[in-house]
Amino acid sequence: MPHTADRQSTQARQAEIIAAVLALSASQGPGTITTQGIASAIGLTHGALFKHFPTKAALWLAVIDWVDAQLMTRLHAAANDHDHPVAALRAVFMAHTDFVVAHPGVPRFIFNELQQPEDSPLKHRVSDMLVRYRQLLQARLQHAAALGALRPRLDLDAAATLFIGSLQGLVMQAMLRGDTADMHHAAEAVFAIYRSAILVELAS
Amino acid sequence: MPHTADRQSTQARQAEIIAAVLALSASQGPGTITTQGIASAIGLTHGALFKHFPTKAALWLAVIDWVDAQLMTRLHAAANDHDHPVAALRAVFMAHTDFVVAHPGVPRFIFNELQQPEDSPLKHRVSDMLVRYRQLLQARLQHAAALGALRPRLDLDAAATLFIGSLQGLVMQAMLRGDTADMHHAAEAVFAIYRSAILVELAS
DNA sequence: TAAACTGGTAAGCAACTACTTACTTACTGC
DNA sequence: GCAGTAAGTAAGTAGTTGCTTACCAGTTTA
Repeated sequence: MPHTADRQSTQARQAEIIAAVLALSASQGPGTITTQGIASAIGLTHGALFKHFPTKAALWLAVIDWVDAQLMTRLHAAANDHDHPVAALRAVFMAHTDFVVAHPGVPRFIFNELQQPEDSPLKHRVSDMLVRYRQLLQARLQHAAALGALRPRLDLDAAATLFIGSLQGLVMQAMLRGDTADMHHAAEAVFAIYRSAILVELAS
Repeated sequence: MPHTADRQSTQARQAEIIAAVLALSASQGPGTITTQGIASAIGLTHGALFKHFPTKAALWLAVIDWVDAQLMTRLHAAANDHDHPVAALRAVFMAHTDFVVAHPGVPRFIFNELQQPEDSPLKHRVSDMLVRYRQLLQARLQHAAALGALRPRLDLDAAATLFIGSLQGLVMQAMLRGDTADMHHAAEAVFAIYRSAILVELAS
């Protein structure tokens, strides 16, 4: 009796497959994930995968699209939750951190694509997402500058780079230690420093 | 007539091979580098590689050792060039930037190893290097704090994370754009912000 | 001068990977 | 209730990868 997995709609399977890829990214590194590995992680035959994605590249693209939609939605929601732009930046910082804690495979997957020097469609997608991320930040930074909340001659471009870079530093530290447990706490400490880097000096 | 490559000492070949790996890292991503690719990049037979390194893993380890020795030497030299700890931090920041500009394959290679979630000896080596990097930074930060140059309740641990993270952010941006041309300039802008994040506020 | 060593070649091997093919089984609409 | 389709299996295939083996030619050394 050849035990067949319970039939599922392509839509449901695609979601399941994407989730499996991100789970595997967290536990074994995205570069070494094989279609075989994905299939057996879900309890499916290797061949069955290709009923739902034509190629591995198409699957990889779907993963990026999922991350893009999920992350950007949360970041925008966090930003729009606050009227004051600096409060919005803090909310974005923490929302990003919490997303990484919830999905530890995501940064590994994204870094992996960014590393590819060839101008693959995958890398272009990721790069596109980062452009929109910067736009989100720039809008709040410009708003804050208009309010007079920022240092007079602050380089807003460099400030955006530092924002994203400090998140990367936190993520890398978490990857090194192997757990994301304390990340929320560390993120608050790092953002506090970032905040004092961009804010206009207050009379104490 | 089977054209044989000119004989070279193992030591010379090892250096050549390591350089080739880093060059390939810059142009094609470390995860996709094959022993075949390395061999033909030097103009050597595939089999000849294994006269100089027993396994690919041993070669990878040698690359990390090379990076470790080169980078840490430069960073310490830069730091020891300045008496004032904040000047030393700036010198380290720029020395690191210049090293990445000179060897664009290095950050790709290092990131690739950090991504591996398994506790491989490779990852352990990299993680060890980063511990020593943090020690270098912490020493200067503590010195600066003792001089009263830093903000009163600055979290030195978070400050070190932000230092390394901002470098990573710069590197990532350069990787996205595909060239490291403007990196030195961007690094100066980012460090200026970092500096104002940690320095005690001056009466203007 | 012969023996040992060293760095090179060329060919092959076992394992693995993405993907295909031929076939089976369950669900759905008419 | 049955035809068509969608989701599954099992086996294969072609290409690649890390590494080995057998052999060869200079150089060093005893």
